[in-house]
Amino acid sequence: MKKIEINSERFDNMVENIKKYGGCPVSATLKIIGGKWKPLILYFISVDVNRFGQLQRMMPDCSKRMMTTQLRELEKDGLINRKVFAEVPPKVIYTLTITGENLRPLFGELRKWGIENILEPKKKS
Amino acid sequence: MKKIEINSERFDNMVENIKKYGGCPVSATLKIIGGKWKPLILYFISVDVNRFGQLQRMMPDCSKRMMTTQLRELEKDGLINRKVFAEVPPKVIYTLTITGENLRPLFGELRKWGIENILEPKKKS
DNA sequence: CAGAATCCAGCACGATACTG
DNA sequence: CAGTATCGTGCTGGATTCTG
Repeated sequence: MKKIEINSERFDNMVENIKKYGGCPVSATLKIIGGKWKPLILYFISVDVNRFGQLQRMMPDCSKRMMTTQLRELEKDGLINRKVFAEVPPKVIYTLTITGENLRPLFGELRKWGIENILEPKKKS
Repeated sequence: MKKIEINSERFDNMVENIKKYGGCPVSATLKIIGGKWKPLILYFISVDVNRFGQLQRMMPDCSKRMMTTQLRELEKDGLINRKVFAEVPPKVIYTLTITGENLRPLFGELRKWGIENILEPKKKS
């Protein structure tokens, strides 16, 4: 019987990610984008509302603390970039990564289903 | 100046749902399908694993309590039907509603993004 | 301006035992 | 078979204060 040869860091990466997210790509995705303010944050960044203060003004119900933690998680998960300018007063710009940009069709489907099935459910007539 | 006339239960319904889910259809959708076991449950029901015990065997890490609460929430949100047969021993069958079936393309996108961006992220080479 | 630190409440979720 | 009932805990997220 032949041994199976597996050889790639990519495989290690997969194993790591599968363990981390329970093996289901759907659950994994939901976990990453499912934070309370993440969809809104991603949306605003995608339309160039890209500074901390601006984001706060768009989402007054999101505290600074929450804004910070959600931004850090999005950064850690590779959905956004954080660029710090060494100025006084400090200036930070957030942008979507490629991975973040890749979310667009997914968000389109999320939005579509939400509108058609929750916000404006058709009467069964 | 003319008063705007708004008249429809549909509008009331929308207002209700918008308040309930914060007005963002994306967040609303994520809230509904984002339960810890809901994607798996919906998936298994969609492939006709439609009884409580069967679902439990497919997801041994999901306790009875969690299975019950998640199923009840899915039912309340109109994604699944629960049909009870008056027999001994009791028999219950779960099926997707139309609204639940409508999730298919969305789940397709969730799965696709998860695989391409988390489980098997491309090296930048 | 863009956070960090600390404290705290609520609830999601888990473990276990019991039931029509 | 398909659940309840009860108890317990850890994490998510809120309020407030402080800082380079």
